[in-house]
Amino acid sequence: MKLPYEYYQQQDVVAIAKDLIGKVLCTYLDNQFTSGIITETEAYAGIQDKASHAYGGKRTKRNEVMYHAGGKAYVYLCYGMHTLFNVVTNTEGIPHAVLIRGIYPLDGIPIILQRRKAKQISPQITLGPGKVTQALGIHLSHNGLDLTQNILWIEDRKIRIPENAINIGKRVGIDYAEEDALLPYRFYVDSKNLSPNCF
DNA sequence: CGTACGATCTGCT
DNA sequence: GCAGATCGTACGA
Repeated sequence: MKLPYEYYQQQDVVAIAKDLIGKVLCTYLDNQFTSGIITETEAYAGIQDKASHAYGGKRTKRNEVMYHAGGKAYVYLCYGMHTLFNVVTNTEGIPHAVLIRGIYPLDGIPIILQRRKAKQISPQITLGPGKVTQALGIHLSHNGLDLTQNILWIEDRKIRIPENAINIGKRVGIDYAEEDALLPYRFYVDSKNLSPNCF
């Protein structure tokens, strides 16, 4: 049910990014359980990927956890105000990661609404990497957290996403990455497939 | 020590 | 559709 280390430590980060679509991201924080179906991911392929924080082997206090063995959370701040959540993959020393860009709310919807300061549920409310972390209560302090424990984890609930519902595209907001900005490393379920009774 | 800058979201037009 | 918000991090002095 809960994804094990072996899952995260697979070699092909792009394959993991695609496979994570339809898995369930869960948090148990402040005595509250919330979860959502992952609907959008992006792969960041280590030192040769110009869009990656680890490009060229860059290793700092911030991105240190990317170099750890797969199965941990890499949480960092973007644009000074948005917390972004990544899953660290591959083995120790290889800084691969998958950015979770969107989920579909599943458990603890009242809490998600409260955290997002929203009145009504809609797919939009957790679509966007900054919104995902806000909805699930993920904080910068959760950086480096072990994804096989009971605070922050991903489950396989055998939700089947039809192959033709998964779109592939180039990653968002990384124009500076030159030719790597064109890589088809983004996977997302089209919004027209996100109706409440789709899953 | 000072500064520039982002893997973005929101609200207003 | 676009500007503004807002701050940890990296890097140069």
